Amino acid sequence: MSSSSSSSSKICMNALCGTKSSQQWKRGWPMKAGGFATLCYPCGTAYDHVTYCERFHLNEPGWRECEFCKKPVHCGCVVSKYLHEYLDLGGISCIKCIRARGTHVSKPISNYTNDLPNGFIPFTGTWHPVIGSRVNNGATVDKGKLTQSSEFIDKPQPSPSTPLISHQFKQDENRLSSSKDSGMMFPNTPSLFGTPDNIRTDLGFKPPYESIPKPSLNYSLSNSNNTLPTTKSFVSPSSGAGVDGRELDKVPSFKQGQRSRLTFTKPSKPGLSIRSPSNKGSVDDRVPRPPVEGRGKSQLLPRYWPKMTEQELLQISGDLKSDCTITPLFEKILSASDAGRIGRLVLPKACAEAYFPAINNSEGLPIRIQDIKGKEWTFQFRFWPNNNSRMYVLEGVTPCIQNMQLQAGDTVIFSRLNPGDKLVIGCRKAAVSTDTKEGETASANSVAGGTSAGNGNLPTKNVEQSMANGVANGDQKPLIQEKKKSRNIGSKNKRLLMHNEDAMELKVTWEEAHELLRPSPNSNPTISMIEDCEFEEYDEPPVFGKKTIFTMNASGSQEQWGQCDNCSKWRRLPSDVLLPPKWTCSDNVWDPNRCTCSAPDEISTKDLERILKFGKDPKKRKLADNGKVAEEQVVSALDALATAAVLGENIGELGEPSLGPTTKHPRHRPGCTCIVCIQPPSGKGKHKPNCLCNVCLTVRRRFKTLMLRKKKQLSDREAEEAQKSLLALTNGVVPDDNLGISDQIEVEVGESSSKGGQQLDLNCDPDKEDEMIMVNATTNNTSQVPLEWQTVLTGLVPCSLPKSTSEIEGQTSTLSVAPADETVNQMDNVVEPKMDEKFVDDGVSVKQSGL
DNA sequence: TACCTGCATGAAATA
DNA sequence: ATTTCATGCAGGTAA
Repeated sequence: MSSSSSSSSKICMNALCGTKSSQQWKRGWPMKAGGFATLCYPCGTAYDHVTYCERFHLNEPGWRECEFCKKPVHCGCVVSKYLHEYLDLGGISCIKCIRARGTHVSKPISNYTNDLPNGFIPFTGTWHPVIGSRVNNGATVDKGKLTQSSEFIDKPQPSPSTPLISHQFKQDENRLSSSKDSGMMFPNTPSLFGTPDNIRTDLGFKPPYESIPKPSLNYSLSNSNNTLPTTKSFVSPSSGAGVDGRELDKVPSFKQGQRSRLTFTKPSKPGLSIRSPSNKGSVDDRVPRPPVEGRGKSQLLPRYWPKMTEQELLQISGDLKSDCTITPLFEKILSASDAGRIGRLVLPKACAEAYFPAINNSEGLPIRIQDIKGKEWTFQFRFWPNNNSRMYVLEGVTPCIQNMQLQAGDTVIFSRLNPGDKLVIGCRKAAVSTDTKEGETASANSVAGGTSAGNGNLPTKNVEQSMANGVANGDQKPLIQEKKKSRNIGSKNKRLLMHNEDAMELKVTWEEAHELLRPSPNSNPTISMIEDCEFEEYDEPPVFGKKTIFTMNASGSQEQWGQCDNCSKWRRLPSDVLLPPKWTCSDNVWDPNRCTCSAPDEISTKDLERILKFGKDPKKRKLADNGKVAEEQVVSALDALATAAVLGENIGELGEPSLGPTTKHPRHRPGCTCIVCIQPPSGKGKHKPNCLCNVCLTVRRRFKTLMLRKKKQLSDREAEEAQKSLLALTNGVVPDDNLGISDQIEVEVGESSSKGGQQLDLNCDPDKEDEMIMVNATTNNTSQVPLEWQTVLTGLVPCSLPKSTSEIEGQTSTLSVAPADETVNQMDNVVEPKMDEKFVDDGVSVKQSGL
């Protein structure tokens, strides 16, 4: 339980108290909305000591009788939630009886642990606040030490707020602060490196830090007298004092100010941890346990809390001397760096400052750490200055890591062994599982240069070692959860290595990716105009869909074709459906006759080839010869476009399956009502090819004029004129007839040259998508056009297929053909293209005048 | 050339 | 916004 200084803004959440002032605030029960109830010191202490209900709910309903000990147990409040169990056969049992009888509660342990607040430690053994003392479960040991009592919670306890406690508490606080100032090591915990034994006493009074119930658990390795399945003695985080009501007055409350605020002092639930032997070391056991209090101010993050199962502790106890206590301090999943040959293990700062000796110079100190086989290793504990902070490392860990056969992803566990205050390093192998997350671990392991031996696949030797070091089978679930939380393995995927072939797999071109992108089906685009280009903005990110092909049938309506992943047959689909990435004939709910792979093809091979020809991989198109072929394709596409516009021919009728407009701009789908799609057609799409509306007639007329002029110019232009044009273009001025006398084209390449009208670099690679040309007419209307388009329009040799504006800018632009500076409606009044026209194809706009 | 050392960087986590 | 920490990397040193 955490506490803080008195604050006027707080109010005790005990309804019967409600005080707004307290010398110290304590944390109470977990609340549904998160966080914990705030209690004043007396109420909080009562809560800590499990006397809350006796003190405040005595006259309230909800008291029942334990089926076993017949003692009254409160059942009707949030405080008592964890202090009783409902029995399978009815009735309730206090946790003491459950524990004493070894009765497994009806509710699965895992469920209970899930119910518990994060980090809440199920009590599994003897409450024992004294580190380093041997405690047998159920037995009372040294005077002044808290042990499990048979009268546990049988009797309501008086308030623990005695002067002695307060005094001692003060003492402790003062000592702590002074220790901190002096750089004293481990002021509130027995030092790992030689806590003077002379300050210990077996009498009732102990040095403050020893009298304080440690927030973590102690694992008494004595097990001879245990009557319960577990052999460990855990000291609950701060709740030890409260569990044994008899000793409450003698034990000061836990040093609140130094507690990690993430540790919990709520009395744990002894019954929860009582489990059958079969449950030992199960997944449910691996509950993060807040470690003992370190000296540092830093809060220990839960990911560093030791997550040792009793089984693991049993194993450790088997390897170590039986008459000792091991206290898990923290653990860390090894990163690739940690497990690498460099031999440096980065220590979490909070852990290093809490459990390792204070160091003032970066050279640090040599530290001896014993592995669980008793072998002693010497590491250099040091730090590096880092961002006005420190980065703590253990150097020279490679031999130890190798000895334990650890790899990235495995976990090292630092514990304290008493007596002797020795540091112990244990380990836990990473589990091998099959879910996605494990790929990360696997990757991490391969980054580390080895294979990870999971629990399930460990060779016998490894299994033995793992078990000896605290590995329990079946802990995949916690490990996975841990990995989700942890960031040292897998989370830094930016640095994950990738095999070359994997990288090649991911080498998807922009075009390929773009063709697969679909707008989120639930989002409507917002259209905005930027530089005469219309952009669709979606609130939701695009989704990937299966690549399909659009054609136009004889009636001029669009059709969509999708290929089955199983039989590779093409199936006709409604034009407005979006296929998932994986799609088979069985998913063809639109055509009952072709909803199985055995159904014949609907389309002939010849037609299929045509479809594939038009819908072929844009990468292949791009990789194709960008010389003549590209030129021919460009001209052909232009001609086809003009032809379609002028003649209103139905391409489908001519046997040439048309690529619907959506093949160029997949974000526009048939039926789309965005401002782009409702604009006049570009010859294919929105309006039928034989549409006779004014808009379509105007467009056809314009294209007819355009193409006729263009053909005429191309044929009339002499080769030397072309050369002249080329030269002029090189100088940045193009005396192009198409542009009129006063028109000039400023050719700019690249972003950096946008200001100065820099000359066109004719060596620029047209395939470089980041190179673009700004065609600037004197009208100050600026459009962007790729180099190859520019060359086409100026009569130069086209370099390659036209690129879409999206290709250039990564944006989508309009598909439509519309006069610049005119709305759709205004188009109807346009008779001749005397003004600037916006010639659009594939999202590329070129403003020209005098055509 | 390989390895070591110490610091810098920046993504991710946390406050 | 700040802190943590995994890892890159430059410079130094040893082989």
